[in-house]
Amino acid sequence: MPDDVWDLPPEQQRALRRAEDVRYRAPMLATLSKEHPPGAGWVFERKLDGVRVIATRERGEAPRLWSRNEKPMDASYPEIVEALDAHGPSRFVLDGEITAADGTFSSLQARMHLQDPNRARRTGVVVEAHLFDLLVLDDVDVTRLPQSTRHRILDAVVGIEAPLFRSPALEGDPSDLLAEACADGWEGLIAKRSDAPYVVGGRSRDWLKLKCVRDQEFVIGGWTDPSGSRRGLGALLVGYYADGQLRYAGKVGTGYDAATLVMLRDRLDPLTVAESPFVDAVRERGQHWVRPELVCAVGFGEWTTDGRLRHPRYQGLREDKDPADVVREQ
DNA sequence: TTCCGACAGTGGGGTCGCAAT
DNA sequence: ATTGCGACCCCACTATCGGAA
Repeated sequence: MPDDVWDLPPEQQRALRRAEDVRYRAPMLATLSKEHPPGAGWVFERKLDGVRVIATRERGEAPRLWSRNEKPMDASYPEIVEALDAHGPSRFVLDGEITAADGTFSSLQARMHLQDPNRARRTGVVVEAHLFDLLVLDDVDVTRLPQSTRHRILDAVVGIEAPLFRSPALEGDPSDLLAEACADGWEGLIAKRSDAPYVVGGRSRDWLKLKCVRDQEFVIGGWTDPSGSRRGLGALLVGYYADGQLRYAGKVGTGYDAATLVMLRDRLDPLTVAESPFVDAVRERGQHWVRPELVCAVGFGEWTTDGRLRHPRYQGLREDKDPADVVREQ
């Protein structure tokens, strides 16, 4: 380890605390933001599409990996444990994101639940750990240091080589960076205030999530029953036309206020039919079918490999749009 | 007084594991 | 053997309440 890691200005020296242990710590969370932050004093990183990881290591022990909700993940990612064992400091708490090497969440899903390390390796899904923060190093709790200093120390003390990576800081105008990110198919950006401390378990405005959004119109072909305290309907069953056939794109169950749920149900009831309008086999709990005459706008993150919408939310009816014109957009 | 942040509740896709059928 | 369901991972969003501003 470089000698000058702890060569800090006096006010930062005073921010250091003794780290009593290296137990799991709830990760700091980002706040979703519509507006872009000012460029000065902020750094930007790619928003990675994987699983959050808190990596810990007590002196003389093997590194451990923890999920966002304090579940052990060591068995699912033995390559990451080995890499941290070989290239990490003797005692640490690190924050990062585990992704599939191809960057897609669907690849990672093939092994993220596996409890047996050998089986996880045999999936053939190559995984990476992208480290982006440092909470504890040796006997020192560094969470109260400014982020820029934590990043500098992280770079100095962790040997970065595959499968370990550092998310590079991106420079430039936030709007331009985000436009570029979305054009490249990224999920979005995370903006971090350079002088912010690490707030354990906190959702802070010091970290902002800037997401790339997709939206398009879909044809409503049915709905599901509501549950619990909800009234009207649970979710809309939506689709689009391809070669003259209505293809199923999934369920849209959020984005409605209470009045909209009731309004939609009133609009849908007169359209009720017995048979599904979709060419695909659709079996959802509490399903009901309607003539495909209504069109709604849906925001979503991306298409899954199975042709379903990921993270869909309702954005309103589109009265002016002819259902026959609704196709899967590029 | 007004606004914001945290939380509970409802909903999504996908996968695994287990119990009921 | 198949099916249903809950528990995980990733989430979006609304409604509510209490404390900060």
